[in-house]
Parts: sequence; structure tokens; C-alpha cells
Amino acid sequence: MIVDVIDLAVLGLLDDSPLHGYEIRRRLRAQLGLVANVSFGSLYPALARLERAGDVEVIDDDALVAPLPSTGSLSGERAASRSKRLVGGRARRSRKVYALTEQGRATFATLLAEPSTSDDSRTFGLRWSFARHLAPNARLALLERRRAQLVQHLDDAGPAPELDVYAKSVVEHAAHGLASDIAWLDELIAAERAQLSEDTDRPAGTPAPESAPA
Amino acid sequence: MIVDVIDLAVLGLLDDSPLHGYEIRRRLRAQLGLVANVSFGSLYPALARLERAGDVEVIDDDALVAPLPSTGSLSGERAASRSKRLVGGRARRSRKVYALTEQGRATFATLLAEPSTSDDSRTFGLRWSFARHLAPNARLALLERRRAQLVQHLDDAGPAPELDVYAKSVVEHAAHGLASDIAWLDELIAAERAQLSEDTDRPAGTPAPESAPA
DNA sequence: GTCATCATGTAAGCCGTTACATGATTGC
DNA sequence: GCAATCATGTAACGGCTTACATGATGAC
Repeated sequence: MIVDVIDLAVLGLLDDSPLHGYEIRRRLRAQLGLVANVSFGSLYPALARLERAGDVEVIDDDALVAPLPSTGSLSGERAASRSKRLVGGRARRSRKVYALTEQGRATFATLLAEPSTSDDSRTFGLRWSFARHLAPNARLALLERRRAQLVQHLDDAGPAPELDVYAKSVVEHAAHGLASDIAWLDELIAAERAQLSEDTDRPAGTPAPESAPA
Repeated sequence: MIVDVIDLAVLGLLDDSPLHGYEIRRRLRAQLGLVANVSFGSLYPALARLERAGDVEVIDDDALVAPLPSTGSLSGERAASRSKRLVGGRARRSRKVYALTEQGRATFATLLAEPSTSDDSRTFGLRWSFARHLAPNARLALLERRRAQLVQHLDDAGPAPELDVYAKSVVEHAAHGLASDIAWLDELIAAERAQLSEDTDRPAGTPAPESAPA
């Protein structure tokens, strides 16, 4: 099972609340624009694929504005709810609102924790964005895996051979960026460790502090 | 004419000395591993394409060992380790050594200066690596274009909405990275400006200082 | 009545990777 | 003889973007 960045992003957002495609994209741009970005051309097919896989399902549009009435099966009404429908007196174009299924929740958890997959910064950034869904020890593991990858990456480069000022400045800046990423991870690791030992010291039921220091 | 990162890399390396594909890749990994990387699967087709386009040409393998302008870096060790090679020219396995044509030199200059194209960090890193091939004012223009792009990018993000600690840390770190890139560019710009005015003040022929302060 | 925005979707195409196929040379 | 490295190439495939097609709705 190969991690699709897009799957992670979609499942992660839907884990908070049901959303339609357009809104998913809007949120990704607004919230994580610097980290993740997707075009409709990949988002909609991804949603369709996730639906086929049973990780998400289309729910009634009304779910967004009002809680679902306790009618058992939506499937018959789904077609009716597509196309024009009155919501609070305003007509709305058809939107397909997606929600996570139980299976989808499991898939998300798996993808998020998956230790085996791609090491690029986008995937890590996305994972860490959803880190609140991870158990404390899984968070630490994620950070340490990433750290090891970056250190490895830095080692692979080795000492640069003779380069002119310009090329050297690029290489050095890249190395500096990597070092800065590692330092960041070190901070996060320290913060996680601190919180972990706090949680261990404090008996269950005691209110937790607001989290790591800014 | 769309800038292919790979074209820029290949032409740039060949501008120093003729090389064969395997060596081009080795150098890219060794010198710019943190910045650029190419697989054989894209490199060889790219070389073929550049040859068809008339930007590079295959030269005689002997040119690498025989005295030729600007082949210095390879000759020593390589000539020794290849001692088996017969001067007659048919003992060694085929290596296709590519050299820039006049047209290729022009193409390289164009690609390097091209103001219109992609704004990703890899392209910029590659361009700046070859910045010694640019005129001082073109160097400044390149830096300033890149700076404007990054500032724009930072503005696009806008103030982040409510995010939990984890997502926030990712976004902030990304923003920090961007800011750090901008600061780096500012240093480079300052250094270029300083050198530019020095060159202007000093009459031609006066030796130039070693460049910007570290 | 038409323009901007919301909303969904498909198709073409680029760019690059991995995997495969092939073969020479060197060292053990 | 065999493995590792050097060396070149092809083919399949994947992911993502752009451009296109469609349509509703609200504002002016």
C-alpha cells in the first residue's frame, strides 16, 4: 500500500468533518498552502477512488447544515438530494459531501503511522500536521524516523568538491536548510519527550497542560 | 521554449568540459546532490534529444585523454586507470562523450537567463550554481526575480487560521524556511551589488577581490 | 444578460522514476 | 568464472498539472 499524499490529506481533513471536494481543496490551500497543494484534476479522481475503495462515502448534503434525521437508508434519497435542493430557502448546486467511513478511519490511521513509505518533506509535513491523531509514542517515532532520514541525506552529500563561489553558496545553503530542519525536529522531539514524561508522572485524570511551549 | 531542468544541468556541466552520460550523472550527484538529481532513465533520452537538437555532439572518446582545451579535471586519474586502452581506439567499451556545440552554448546562455520560466527552487538552485556564466546584471536580476517570487509565495499564504499545535508548527516552520531563503537571497543581492559597484569604481584590469564575505 | 464564484468532472500530456535488457572491464 | 562497477539504452508506469466541458447561483 503506497502512500498517496493526496489520500492522507483528504482522509485527514475528512476525519474532522464531512466536506465536499471544493472545500477540501480550499482548506488545503488556506491551511497548508506552504506544505501541500492539490489541483482539482487530481482531487476529484482521488475522491472517486477513495469512495470505490470504501474509505469515504457520499452523505446527504443536509448533513452540513443540520444533523441527519434518523432515517435508515440514504441511498434512495441521494439522487433526490443531488441537483437543486432547498437549504434554508436558497437553492444550491449539487455538491457531493464526503465523509469518512469506519474503514476510512482505519486507513487514515494506517497511512499516518506507516513507517515504510516515502521520505519526502511534503509527506512528513502532512503527517506531522495530523500528528494529533497519533499516539504520543507514534509521534516520537515519526519524528525520529524523519530525523534519521535527513541526517542520512546530509551524510550522502559528503564534503563538496571544488566548486566556484556560486555553486558553493547553493550547496551550502541547501545544507544549512537541512541542518535547520534537523534542529527543528530536535526541538519537536524534545517537546514530545517532555510531554511524554509529564504524562507518565501525572496520574490519569489530571488535566494536561496546553501542550508544548511555543 | 520551456526550461527543462535537465537540459540546464547537462548543458551547464558540458560547458566546462566534454563528458559522457555516466559521468554527468556522477557529477550531478556529487556536486549538487542536495540540489539536483537525475536518473539514467531521463538523462540518456535527454542527451539524445539534445544531440538531435544540435546542442551537443558526440566527440571522439580520445578527446578525454588527449590534450584538449579544458579537460583537465578528468585526465590524471582517469588516464592512469584506463591504461589498458589502446591508442588505436577500439579496445574500450563504447562511451559516448558529449560536447557542447556553438549552438548549445547559446542555448545554455538563453536557458540560464530566461526570465519567464518556472519558479521552483530546484531550477533556481541550478541557475545560481551556474551563475558565473551570467553577466553581473543578469545575476542580480535572477536573484531579484527569485526574491519577488518567494515574497509573493509568502504573501499568498496569509495569516494561518486556527490550527492545532502540530499543524501550526509545520506551517510556521515552512514560513520560517521561506523567510530564511529570502534572507539568503538578500545576502547574495547585497554581495552582488557590492561587487558591482566595486567593478564600476575600479578601472578595468585591476584585480578583483575574492568576493563576498562569508 | 453576463460576469464571478462555486462546483464537479474528464482528457491530454509532461516529466520523471523504476525496472528491465545488454554488455565491457576489473579484481578476486 | 563471478561479482561489482562502468556504461548505455528502452519500456512501462505513475502522479500531477493544464485545459477543457458543464452547469448552478448570486450580484450588478
